[in-house]
Amino acid sequence: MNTRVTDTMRSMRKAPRQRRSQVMVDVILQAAARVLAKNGWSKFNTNEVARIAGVSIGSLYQYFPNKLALAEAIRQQHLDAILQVLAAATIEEGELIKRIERLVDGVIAVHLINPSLHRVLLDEVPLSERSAHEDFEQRYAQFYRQFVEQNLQADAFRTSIAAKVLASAVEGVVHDASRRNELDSNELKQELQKLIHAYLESKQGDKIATPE
Amino acid sequence: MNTRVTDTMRSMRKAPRQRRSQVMVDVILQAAARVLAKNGWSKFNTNEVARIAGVSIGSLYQYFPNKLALAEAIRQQHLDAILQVLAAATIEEGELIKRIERLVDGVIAVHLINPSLHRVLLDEVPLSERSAHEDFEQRYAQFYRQFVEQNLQADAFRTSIAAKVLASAVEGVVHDASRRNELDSNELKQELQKLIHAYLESKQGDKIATPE
Amino acid sequence: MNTRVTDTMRSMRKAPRQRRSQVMVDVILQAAARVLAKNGWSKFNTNEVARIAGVSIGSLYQYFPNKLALAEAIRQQHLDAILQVLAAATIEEGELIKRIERLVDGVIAVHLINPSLHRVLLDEVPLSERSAHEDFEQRYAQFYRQFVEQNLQADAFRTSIAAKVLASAVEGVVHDASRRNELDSNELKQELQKLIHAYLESKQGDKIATPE
Amino acid sequence: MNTRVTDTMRSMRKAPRQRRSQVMVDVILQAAARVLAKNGWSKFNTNEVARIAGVSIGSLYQYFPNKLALAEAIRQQHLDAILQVLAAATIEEGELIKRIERLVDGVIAVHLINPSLHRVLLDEVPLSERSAHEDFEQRYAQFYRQFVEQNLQADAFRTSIAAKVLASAVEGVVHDASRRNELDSNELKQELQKLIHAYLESKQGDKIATPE
DNA sequence: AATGAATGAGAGTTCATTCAT
DNA sequence: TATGAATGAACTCTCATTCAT
Repeated sequence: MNTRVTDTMRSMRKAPRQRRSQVMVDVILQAAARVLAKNGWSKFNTNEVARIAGVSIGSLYQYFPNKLALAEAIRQQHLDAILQVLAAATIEEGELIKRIERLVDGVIAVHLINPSLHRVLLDEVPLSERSAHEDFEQRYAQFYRQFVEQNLQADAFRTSIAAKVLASAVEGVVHDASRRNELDSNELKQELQKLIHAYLESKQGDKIATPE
Repeated sequence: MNTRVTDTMRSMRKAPRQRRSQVMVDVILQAAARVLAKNGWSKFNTNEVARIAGVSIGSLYQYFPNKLALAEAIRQQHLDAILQVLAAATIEEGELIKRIERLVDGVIAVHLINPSLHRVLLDEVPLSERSAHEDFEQRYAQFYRQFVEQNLQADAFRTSIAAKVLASAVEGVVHDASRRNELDSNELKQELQKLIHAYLESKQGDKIATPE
Repeated sequence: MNTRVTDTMRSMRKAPRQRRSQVMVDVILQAAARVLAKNGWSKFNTNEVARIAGVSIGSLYQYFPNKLALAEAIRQQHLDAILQVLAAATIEEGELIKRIERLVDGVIAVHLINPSLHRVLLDEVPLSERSAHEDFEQRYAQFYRQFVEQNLQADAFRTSIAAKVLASAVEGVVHDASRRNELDSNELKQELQKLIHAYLESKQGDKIATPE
Repeated sequence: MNTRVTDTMRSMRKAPRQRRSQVMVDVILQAAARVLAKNGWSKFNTNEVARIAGVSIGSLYQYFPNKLALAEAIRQQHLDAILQVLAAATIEEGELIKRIERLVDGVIAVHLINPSLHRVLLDEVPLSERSAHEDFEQRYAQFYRQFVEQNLQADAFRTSIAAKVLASAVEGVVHDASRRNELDSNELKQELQKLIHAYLESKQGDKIATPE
């Protein structure tokens, strides 16, 4: 999509004008993603990327000013893919229980995109200044805030905290499951849904009397 | 404690016999922890460690056969510190609500030990073969399993899943809060307690009729 | 010759495509041979080689994966040069006395190629697996066997032993003379010829009655 | 013997006065010889020597000013051992054929003393200034000169050249056989004897008319 | 005298980046 | 524009030697 292309370009040296160039950039990014997922950030090396992409190292540097910019572009692509999946999961109708199912499915789907790359990008690759990451964080937080708002009437502050807690709890569960290769476990999915449900239900009670 | 000293030595080249040597090892490990927390694994370099420790590079290699062994020793120290905090938090009396408070306090305390080091050690430093890490993972899991068992009568399988979900949810919330430097937020703490409480209460209902 | 180029490449990282690269490889090998002859294997160091070659250390490693590969390439060059000299000396006509002269001249010529390098290569540089050295040894042995066969009718076993004895005796004399810088002594040359001649003549007698 | 002790001391820092010290020096030298034979000169390292000798590195440096001195002392010991074997082989009675047998046996015995150490000492270990090696060379040459003189009446010059040729030829054959682990081959021994015999016999003819 | 912890120069090797072609 | 040879700073690790104890 238009936005995404723009985002990817943020870290790039110059815009690839011609179709041929666009193809080259794609090839490089694919190779880079593979290498990054395989080696981790500390063994991520531009010469290998160029070799695997079947492109000269010079060409790589024609489009990416340095190693970090390359990783940033990959991150951008990955975050875009995530947002797209989330957008698909944002459907507002139905009962709470249905919506939760939807949420969990969406988040799990997100973590199935490219798990090893995901881990590396989130944990290892340093964030450069004015990274587009904050932008993503906001949208991601927005996704959860919106979900909480739909199911809970509370003041903005409490909502935002609840959204954060919910978001990070879900992330934690899914991350760990992904690490253990248990993302496809049905039992785990059910428990996660129960966790969310119980939390939101309990908060419904808060509205009457907020015990602190 | 005795065990801890032994654990740290697992990755070392030789045991520091004299007091002077023990001091040196400590100095090196402190410096290494600082560098690791500051630079991350990919820029963790032995010369800088030696320089900051005010020690020759040769001395460093006298005690640690290689870079990774150094990181392993730090990890060991850190994990030991965590287990100690957890042990202190494992008190079995009182109401559920009190126990939860205790749990949350404990986990938060753990993540206040050295947050940036924590992140690097857990996510970046590669695990060497037969790392003591598995050992730690087991104890940590045990901690949560024990907690769930105390508050919930269920079959072993469900218990173990619930323990995992709970553990990773709590970890997720605390980790994220740590990243955002919000570990001292009282509201967040309360919400986390509510999350746990709601989950366990909801599971109490499961015992009568397990709807799946 | 074509073969030689190929042989030199056996230990190399990649084939030098462009003329510029070929020149660089040559420069590196020349420098390396000088350093090796000067320092011996134990003080043969890649940084000095690069410096003397007037080339960056990186370039050196672009063509040779490690220090040993560099030495192997030099060895290969040297052995090739030896085989070429030997080939020129392998002329089958003439009387025994003439052939012996030819042989001695050839072997001496071989040892004049680069005596100090010769010593280092033969004695100090470790042989890597599947070294081309065995190949050379065989050809060299073949050279002597062929010489013995031409001048002596005996069974294959005796011939092979005689060839070995002859080869190592000649090598010994020439080596020592080389060490003492006496390779140009005419008297020595004559004595060596006498030694060979006497040995072969005596063996002619063996054919009638082999006294053991 | 007295001389030998003195020789070993040439490279040493100070004379070991007490018996205890003498033992220590011996232990160190034994360990050093083992390490040198095992590793070769380029991986000969003083710390390993001290460890294997069960002696502190400091003590080692108390008696040997540096690594090379250590090797020199070993060389000295080895050369002394060689001279002793040669002395035993120097028996002047009997026929030529008997004397040759004696010579060959002696030289082979010499090369059975410690073949790998022999190779390393002769080829790899650099000679320090004013090494005792020249001394040994002279005695060794003397051994052969004496042998030639006994069996051949010729002028001193010819004798010395013949001695050199003979010495290096025999050395060459034995060395090579040692390398191939064929020092115990009877056939080889016979051929070597034939070689020597033929050479000396042919030279007997020279006395009447030296054709050049 | 003996110890062995400590030193640090220096070796091999990698890889981000440049620039002549 | 594309190439890839060339660069060299930087990194890990070794080992001869010293010196406080």
